[in-house]
Amino acid sequence: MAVPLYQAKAEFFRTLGHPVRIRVLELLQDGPRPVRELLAAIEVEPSNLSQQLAVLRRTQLVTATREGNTVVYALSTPDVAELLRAARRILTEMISDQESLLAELREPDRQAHRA
Amino acid sequence: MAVPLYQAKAEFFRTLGHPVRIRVLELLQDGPRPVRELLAAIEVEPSNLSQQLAVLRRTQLVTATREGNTVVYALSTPDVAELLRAARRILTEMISDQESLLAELREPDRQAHRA
DNA sequence: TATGAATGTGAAGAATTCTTCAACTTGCAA
DNA sequence: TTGCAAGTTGAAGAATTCTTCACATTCATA
Repeated sequence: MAVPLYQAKAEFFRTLGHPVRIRVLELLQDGPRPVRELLAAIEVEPSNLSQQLAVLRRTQLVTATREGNTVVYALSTPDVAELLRAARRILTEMISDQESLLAELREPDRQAHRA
Repeated sequence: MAVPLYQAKAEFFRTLGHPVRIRVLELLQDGPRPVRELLAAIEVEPSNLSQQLAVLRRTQLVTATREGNTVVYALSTPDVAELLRAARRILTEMISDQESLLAELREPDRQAHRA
């Protein structure tokens, strides 16, 4: 409640800041998935995955529904998928920027193309 | 180089996952700022701010330029600002969703409005 | 109802990240 | 030069987060 917005934001990003959690969210972008499938795709111990899923549940990024013997996870809102797409786009750009910078440093003045 | 993309992403988000760093990035959204101003706005010890700025520099999110006696920081690409805007939008939505859910739980069945 | 498969949980040590302190640079100006 | 203001840095203890282990739940079915 009294949590300042910038702190809420920081917490939100920290939640995204774990490889397993990122992969889970990305898998869920294509629709709900049972734990079993996540487990098959992610290569991590079951209890570890459970811990990470618990984090995602606590922060409301995903929802879990029991269906008989299995538990199905889903993104709690499509906004999450949107943010991930934005992040991917930006990361890709940043990385390719770095790469072309590197390339330029390696072979300097080869058909220079600056702004 | 051999770092899997999902790990790069996780690192990226972790970098954003700190209140001081978030505030710095938000202040820089409106243009370059000398450390002095950041310090005035953020309320944190100089050495702590420096540490966080160092993190942002290492991950290439910002650039620093010395101008005589002061050091001026800037976002290294407008993409960062874009991501922050996306995040703000999403967070705001998620929070308001939670709030209306809460409201509904508090006064149930008062003019129900579901999909 | 006894079993087993699918998941989840609390706890503890390992690993990371934060904060703070003291000391160090850089540039300017007395 | 000397001194001071503006920032930065390395190091270390504090705090947080991860991973893993042992054990618990929940369902379905034999």
